[in-house]
Amino acid sequence: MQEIQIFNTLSRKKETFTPLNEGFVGIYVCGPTVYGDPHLGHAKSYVSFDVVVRYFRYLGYRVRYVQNITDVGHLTDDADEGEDKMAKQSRIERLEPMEIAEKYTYRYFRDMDRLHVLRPDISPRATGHIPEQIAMIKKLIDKGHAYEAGGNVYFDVTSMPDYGKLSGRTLDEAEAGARVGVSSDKRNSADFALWKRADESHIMRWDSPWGEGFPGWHVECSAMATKYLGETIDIHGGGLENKFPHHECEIAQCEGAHDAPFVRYWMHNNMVTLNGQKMGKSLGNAITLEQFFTGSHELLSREWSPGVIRFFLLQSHYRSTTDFSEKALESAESGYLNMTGILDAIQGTAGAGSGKNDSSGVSGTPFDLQKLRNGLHTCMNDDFNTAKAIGLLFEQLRPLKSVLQSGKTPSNITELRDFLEIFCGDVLGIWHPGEAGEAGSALPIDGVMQILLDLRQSARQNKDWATADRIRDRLAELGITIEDGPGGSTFKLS
RNA sequence: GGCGACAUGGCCGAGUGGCUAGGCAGAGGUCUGCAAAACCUCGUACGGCGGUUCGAAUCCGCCUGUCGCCUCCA
Repeated sequence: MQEIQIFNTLSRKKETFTPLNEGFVGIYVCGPTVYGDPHLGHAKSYVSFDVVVRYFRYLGYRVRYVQNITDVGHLTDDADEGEDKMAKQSRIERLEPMEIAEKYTYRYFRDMDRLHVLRPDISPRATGHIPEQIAMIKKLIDKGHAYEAGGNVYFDVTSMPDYGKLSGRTLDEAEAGARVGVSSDKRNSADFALWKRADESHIMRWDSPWGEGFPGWHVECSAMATKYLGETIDIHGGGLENKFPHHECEIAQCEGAHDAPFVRYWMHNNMVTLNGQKMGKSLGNAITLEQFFTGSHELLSREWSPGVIRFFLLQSHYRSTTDFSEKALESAESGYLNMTGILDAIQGTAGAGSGKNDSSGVSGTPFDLQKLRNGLHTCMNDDFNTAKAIGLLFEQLRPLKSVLQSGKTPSNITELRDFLEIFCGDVLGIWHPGEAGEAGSALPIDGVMQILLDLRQSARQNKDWATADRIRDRLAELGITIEDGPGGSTFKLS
């Protein structure tokens, strides 16, 4: 088994990963609040953890990947003020709150599917786990970590001596830095809500020992992570901006309730920025994935495919910020097409059958697959360095292009193809051979094109350039590009 | 103000003290009826000032700048 180094945000250093249970990895990642379309920032987070999960599976671990869907209306502003986000959106769209949740859950999965993000094993909904959350709150009250005040329940942060260990904050600082005055119900300004009393206007409400209300934001993750992964889990992931207060509060709740360490390895992905500013829903500068895929945003000059977006994100490390610009996307696209071009060429050569090209001369020189494989493992084992891995793929695979073009075939091309199918397909998720052809499979386009290419070839042999160029130009008008190469002509759909 | 990151060649972006990251763009070349595409070759960069060291982009200190969190947020 490979030794994986993970940067643990709790200890702020890389640590060797050892699972709680041999051969098994339990991972929890904070999922979206479903009141709007997912944007590029969501993609960075979920693509990053997608690769983490895929790599663990590749190494032979059994992984249980849990990612919540937050469908409870949390407040838009301060913990005690502002409007319920779900209710607000439902008013805007004139839909039931649960219609909003269903709609955006559906759209979230649709966009993640397009990005080839594998679905979590469990996607628990917060509203489906109200009893679990109430049970946890009760336990915290019983153990003296929480108190009820006027239908609200708050976590008493002074009951946890190490509160703040993840974010590096102390209670003194939290109190001194508190911007909002102490809420009348709270004993301490740093205390956070576990349960909120619902006033008359609040639509999403549940019965509880403390009256009708709704759960606090942080407790859903604690309750659901515990239910599906146990009191101590291997990995907890999420966006950096959730380190405080969300993850800090999760730790307090779980460790307060269970007296056991909550998370062994905390992983936080960095932000996507736009002109140096964080891309975020509340900042109003987020470009949704749908907008990328359709090109319908004022900052976008055209559409960008999911494959390009994924490749673009994986070209930087998950702990680095990814600065978005169309120029950066454009170079990612060129690189992506270049990479898939190499992979397709390998696939094409290997798929053509080992015997076919033998007469033209198999070089016989095998590709150094071991070197590539080991190199990629080294990259990935070092805190999932996908950027370095992609660099290595370019470096090692590029010389193969000229070899293949010269008609030679490394003796182990089939093994190489098989490995790349697994590594670039199953692990990185950036190559899906065969997928592109599905759309036009109803028509025998390849056969029709071959007829045209043959006709054009005869024209060229007769030096009838007018006819040859006419075929090429007319096809170009239809979005079909003809490219003449030494081994004949090929076509591409644009 | 507190806590925490980051500053790399035209752009994006890795980087474990000494050995070319990589990609994009650009330049030259090969091929080609033309075009396009392919392929080959080419860039010695690490915010500033000190320090440690035989040697620092990489370690330490200071400075400058940018960003994140401290309120919902991937």
